[in-house]
Parts: sequence; structure tokens; C-alpha cells
Amino acid sequence: MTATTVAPARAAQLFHALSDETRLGILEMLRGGERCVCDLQVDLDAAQSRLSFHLRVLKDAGLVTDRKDGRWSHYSIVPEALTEVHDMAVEMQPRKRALSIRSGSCCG
Amino acid sequence: MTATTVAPARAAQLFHALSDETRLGILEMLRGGERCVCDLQVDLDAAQSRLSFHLRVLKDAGLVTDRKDGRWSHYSIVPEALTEVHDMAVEMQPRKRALSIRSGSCCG
DNA sequence: CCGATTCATCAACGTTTGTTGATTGACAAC
DNA sequence: GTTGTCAATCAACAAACGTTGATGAATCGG
Repeated sequence: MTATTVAPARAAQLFHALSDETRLGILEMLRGGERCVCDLQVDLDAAQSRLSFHLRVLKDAGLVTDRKDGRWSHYSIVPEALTEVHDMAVEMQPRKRALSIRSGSCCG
Repeated sequence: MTATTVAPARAAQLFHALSDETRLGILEMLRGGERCVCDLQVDLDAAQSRLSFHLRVLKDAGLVTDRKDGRWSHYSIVPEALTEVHDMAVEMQPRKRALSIRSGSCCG
């Protein structure tokens, strides 16, 4: 069950993590399954340092996880986080019976 | 029908507009129906200039529209934009049959 | 042990974002 | 007309963000 109202700080964090094209590119790549950083580096043509930065943002927001295997870090999507985003979008829709004329409005 | 892949620039713009707590607060207020700026100012305890700034970001992203009525501007949610967000979250989910082991991977 | 590879972290920098207070324009009341 | 109100815009500033290149830690191959 989802909360009635989403915690604004959490929503902002999630949306912020998704508000960058490089990060969206990373997620798009991860849609096909787990990838190591070196993989992403090649396909996204991004400097290693830059990628590391963006992966951290995604990880801090809970959108991805990493798995260490020897020298390699493998990242993959956390589907639950995207479900959160999904739910937020639904919850933000106007309420049914949203009053066009409001009682206590300053400008009637 | 929704596109197979969302335009990244559009997605980034939409998510960016949603990545601020003040703006999320505005949208939450608008869920109940159309509101004038003066209304939002009081309820969100935000300076007029600040509110104007955030309303512009939301408007530029297509998340809200405004209606002028005499001296007042009334803002309301554009539900279609939230549907876009919803769809994006769905489209970002990992593909079914996402391969855990990848063929051309750099680190087999 | 030594060198190479993978990746995270750091410092420095420029850019973007958000805030504040002042100005301006449009409208309404008088 | 003059005055007051609503809201967009502007300039100035501070904070957050993203990029780059360098450094460092861990791992693997020779």
C-alpha cells in the first residue's frame, strides 16, 4: 500500500536523480540488465569520473544498486524505486471533484 | 499510444521541474483545483517573487497552465503532463528477459 | 614484487539554480 | 486622473550542480 501523501523530500530526491540526461542514459542502458562501469563508459562516451559521479547520485536516490566482483562494479536498476516514481505521478493528479471555485479564496 | 523511448531532453525537463520541494508544494495545492498566486503565497508562506519563479518553471515544463482574470493569475495542473511522468516511470522499468550475462561485455 | 586495470574520491573550476529585494506593467477602486 | 493591488521581470548574490584532471585503494596478471 502506498502512503496517502508522498514525503516531499523523498520525491524531490528521486526526481532530481532523474533530471539529468546522462543519468537517464545510464538507466536506459541498465534496462537491458546489469552492466559494469567500464561498459557504460564506452557506450555513453563519458569520462570515468563523470560516470562515477552520476552513478552515485542514482545510488543515493535508491534507483540503482551496485555489486562488486573483483575489480569490477556492476550496476543494475532497482525496480521498486521506479514504482515509487510511478506512484508519485499518480498521486499528484488532481483530486476528483476538485473545486474550481474555492470557498476561502482571496479573490472570489 | 506512448512512444517506445521518451525523448531524454523532455524527460529531464519534466523531472527537473518536479525536483524542488517548493514546486511539489505548489502542485499539491493545485490538486484541489485552480488557485491564484495570492492564495499560494499565503498557504506556502513564500515570497511573491519566489513563487513566480517556481510557477514559471512548472509552466515551462507544461505541468501547469495559467489563466488571467483581471489582476489575478490562476494556475492549475495539466493532468496530461503527469501522465507523461507516469508513462516515463513505466518505460524505464527493466525489460522483461533482461539478460544478466551480456554478450559483448568488457568483463565476462 | 611490479605494473596495469577498475573504480571511487578529491580539489578546482565554471555553470546553473534558487533566493531576495526592487522595479515595472496591468488592472481596479476611488 | 491618483492610488493601491496582483503578479511578472530584473539584477545581484549565494548555494548547488556537473565537469575535469589528479590521486588513491583494491584487484589481477606477469
